[in-house]
Amino acid sequence: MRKRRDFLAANSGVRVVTPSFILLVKPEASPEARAGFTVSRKVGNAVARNRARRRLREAARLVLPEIAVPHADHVFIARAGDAEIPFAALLADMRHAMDAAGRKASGKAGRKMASRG
RNA sequence: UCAGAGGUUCAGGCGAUCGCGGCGUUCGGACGGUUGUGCGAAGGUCGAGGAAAGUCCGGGCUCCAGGGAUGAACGGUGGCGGGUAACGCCCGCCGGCCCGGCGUUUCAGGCGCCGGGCAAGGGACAGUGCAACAGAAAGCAAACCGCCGGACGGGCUGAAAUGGCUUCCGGCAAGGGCGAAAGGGUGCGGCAAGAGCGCACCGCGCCGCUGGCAACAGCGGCGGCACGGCAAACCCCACCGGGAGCAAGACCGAAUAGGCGCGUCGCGUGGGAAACCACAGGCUCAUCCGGCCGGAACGCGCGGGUUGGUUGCUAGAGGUGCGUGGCAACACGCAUCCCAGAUGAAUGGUCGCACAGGGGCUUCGGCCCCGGACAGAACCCGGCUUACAGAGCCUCUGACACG
RNA sequence: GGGCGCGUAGCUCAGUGGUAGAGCACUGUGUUCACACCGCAGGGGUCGCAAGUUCAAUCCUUGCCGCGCCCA
Repeated sequence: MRKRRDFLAANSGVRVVTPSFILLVKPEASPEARAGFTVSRKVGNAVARNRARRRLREAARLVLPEIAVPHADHVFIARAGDAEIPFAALLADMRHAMDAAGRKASGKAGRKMASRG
């Protein structure tokens, strides 16, 4: 994801909080599943922010192709400490978050259908 | 060998593998008449720093303004000379201060020589101003305790004295005291006591000569000591500065809306060549008054311009080596090398080996865990400042050991 | 990229070269059966940090640290 507009739009999607990051998923946002990363100054100095973003991106590269929500935008918001925590923990958090986001997204769609009916 | 000071270099190393960004090469298929364009793949190659940081200075580059010069205002700089594109940076020197050693001296201090270190170092006779508390007195000289002399006098004490105390008058600024600072310092002479009152040396000021590009230094003469401190108080003097910044600037430009022009179509009445005016007509719920409108549609073209894209965009006051000149900063010459160009922003994940470091256990063989300093390019360059684990090298000083 | 401002007691702020203050808050005490109000007394400060100028620095100068704001 490369447009500020898309990142702001993801705020209206489902939200999953883990110790290492916050995941926003906006379903039906684009033809293909996409990912973006937000790292604020609360994470640390420039080196810590770069490192946090790169590690999140690497983890997403390994995990998302298998279990991403189709046609959805995935925004990962880094939290303090992401530059130091073990990479395995990052992977575990991401798998867990993708699983929860998938269930929440389908549940939201289901409620929409129910209220419509 | 150890300790200290100063300077300088490096910035964890080697390898495997999966990924990322730039640039060539080859291949693939799509569009196209072609040059070619963008997409994908393979393989090649390059891919953060000494501070990339803070943004404290100086430039290049770009745009804007401006006829030149000078001045005003504002801001900055401040010994002298050199280096540099330039600087508030760097180098050298001068004067100052501090530390160490040696010499002189009875000691201290001072002075001389040698070595090392430190600093934002113009002007206090251009003017205005500031100095709490203490102190008699804080900038102009003055006199609290004091020192010295005098008193026909007065008082007290004493047997008395030319004695002592007190009081009064006068001289002095050595000693004490206050203070951050009290109007040259040391010594000798001198004097009632004292004092640059006189003398010697030192300091200070003025003049002259000599040396030096200069800051300044040395020597000689005169003065007889006043002209104290603060300008990182206002200020004065000299010198410097046009403004903005790559989000500068240039180019392309979808959809929608709006602007301008042209054409086609359309266009109640009267006046007028036209502009326009008046009246119909319409809108403002209706009426009166007032106000506004008094053509819409279609097509073509032009210019502006938002999201966005392209460019500026990385070969440069460039790095390395050698030589020459210079005390040095640095300059010149030759050879050689190409060393990031991202734009929601490329350097990451995993693993192995050896090397520093920290912690724990220990049967002293070793084992386990943690873990690589500060920190991430955003137009480029020269400095300054700040952060920083550890390692190497050079110079100097001191101690110990050996020869 | 460029510019401006602020850090003083627990909080909000004065002070601008000479031993640092106000209001609220806090503590003790008086008043009240008790509390509030009120009266009296009191404690509390690396003046963000460091270096410098000065006899003397919260104040002047420089460099850092933190926070806030404005413009492109």
